[in-house]
Amino acid sequence: MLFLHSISNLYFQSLESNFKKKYRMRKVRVRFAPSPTGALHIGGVRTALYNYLFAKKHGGDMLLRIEDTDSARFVPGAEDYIVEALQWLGINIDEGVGAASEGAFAPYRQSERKAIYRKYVDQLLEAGLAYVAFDTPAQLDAQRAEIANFQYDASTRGLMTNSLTLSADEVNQRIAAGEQYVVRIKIAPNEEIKVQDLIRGEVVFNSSVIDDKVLFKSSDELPTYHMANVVDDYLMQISHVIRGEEWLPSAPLHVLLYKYLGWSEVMPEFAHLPLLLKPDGNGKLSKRDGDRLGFPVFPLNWKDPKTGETSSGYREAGYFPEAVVNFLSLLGWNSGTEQEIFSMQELIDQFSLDRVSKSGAKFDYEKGKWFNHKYLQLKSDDEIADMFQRILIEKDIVEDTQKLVKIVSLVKERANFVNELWAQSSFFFVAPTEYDAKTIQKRWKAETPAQMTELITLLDAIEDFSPVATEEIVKEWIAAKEYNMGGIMNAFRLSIVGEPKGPHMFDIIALLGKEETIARLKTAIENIK
RNA sequence: GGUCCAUUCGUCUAUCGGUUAGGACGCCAGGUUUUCAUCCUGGAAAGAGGGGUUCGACUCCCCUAUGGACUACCA
Repeated sequence: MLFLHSISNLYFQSLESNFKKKYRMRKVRVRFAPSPTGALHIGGVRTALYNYLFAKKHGGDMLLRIEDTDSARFVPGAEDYIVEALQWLGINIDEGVGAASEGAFAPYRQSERKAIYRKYVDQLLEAGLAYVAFDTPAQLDAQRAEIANFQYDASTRGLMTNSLTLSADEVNQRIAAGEQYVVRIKIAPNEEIKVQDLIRGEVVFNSSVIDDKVLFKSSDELPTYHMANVVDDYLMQISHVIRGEEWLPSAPLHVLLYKYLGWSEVMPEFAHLPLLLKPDGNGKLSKRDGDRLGFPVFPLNWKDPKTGETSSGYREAGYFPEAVVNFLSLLGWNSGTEQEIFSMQELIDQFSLDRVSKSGAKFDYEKGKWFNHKYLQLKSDDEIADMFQRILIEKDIVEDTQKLVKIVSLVKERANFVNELWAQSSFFFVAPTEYDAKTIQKRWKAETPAQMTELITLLDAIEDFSPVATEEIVKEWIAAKEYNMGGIMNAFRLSIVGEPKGPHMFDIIALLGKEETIARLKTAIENIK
């Protein structure tokens, strides 16, 4: 506790110059605000992770808010998917959708906050900082076609159909008649807008390059993202907005909105995260890249309710959530040490926005596999045996738990995933039905059957079938007969396993037992050649 | 096209003016092993280009190049 306290003090001190005294003690409150338009992309997962790490590092709150202001793009099931994915990854929500108790600022779905926004839209309208526009999509398209680089702004709004060009009466009439309209922000041209970014420093924009963005649409009585986002962040007392770099171009609009709404003093701090890029070439990582290169880009499997299309997820691909978190945490952030393996708590302790890199990170799937391998080795044999058990049940294989734990201990280091364990250990459960042709050619000589027959007699006489005992006896026999060690052992392995792979031979036969070992040797002698 | 952001090994990155430019993944070689894998050891591998500033630039500034994001009544 004391430790945490001193950390957060340190953090606040570093920003002291940017804060007024009262402002300095503001509690850290961050939000992850996805739109429920489908499965949560892995880049979004990383954004959620960084928000979470930052919040927990500073003893703050992590909120989940659903930005469903686009009724047309709503996809059923997406919200549940997001909640389930975060839960699986261990990204705990303190407040909002999916939290144990929703929280003081409910509701947390923007569609349910409809009534709230209108007030602020009106405030802007009354202050002359926004206006009503009636231009239809077709008219806008026509303008875009006619005027190169058309932008709805100070230079063009006088040409359009809006409350700036129409009389107040006519505007009221049109609205009363049920004509659809939007409310646009009225941006004053040629002003400098400075965005302070915690990762990139100060970024300056000229207001002339920002268009009069739609803030509100009468069609569904809902604000657009920009408006809803700013209003909600304000009302929910968000202290830091940590989001993807794709939002950087609209950050000045948000800064302006805080200003127009009179909230500059409590505007959150911004941090725009670098993008997750596709592994080959450039560009944002997309679902298509996953399909094309054969790796998941979603945390969980997802079936699109509209298209019926399914996408694979990390969970179902056999990843441990800890491995995914660890892997993702290092795509755009590093601790400054040479540590690679981090528990969630270690990430929380060490995370810092000023160690987030500025440039995009290409998604390296191979490294992801390595992380899972590491975590697999870190798990206890009992735990893995339990997971492996489920795979065996599907194959109708029943195995003694003690024996299974032993098998796991022998093969787990050779696997990246629990689901690879079967390929590494199937011979423990099922006798080989065929034998690797290359190995036969190389290791199964004319004299081999006779030697294997001798081996059967030898093993049959052994009382103690432990690895130590069998190894000693078999090696003595090989030495006494002056057989070639490699020749015997490889033929032995071929007979028992069917392939030139697997752990120590004597460990294998100890688990198989004398009877099964001898049976397999007999089968091999009969069938090979 | 416009605006903004970015640029160190193939990839993720360290370096916050002075280092033999470090680590990890992957790759290659060697070792361990009765096999395969693991593991261990070693190796190849980087400051986009050009100007400045400075005693000294990967590091600071400018230009160029390249890449990316954004540019909807989507988020």
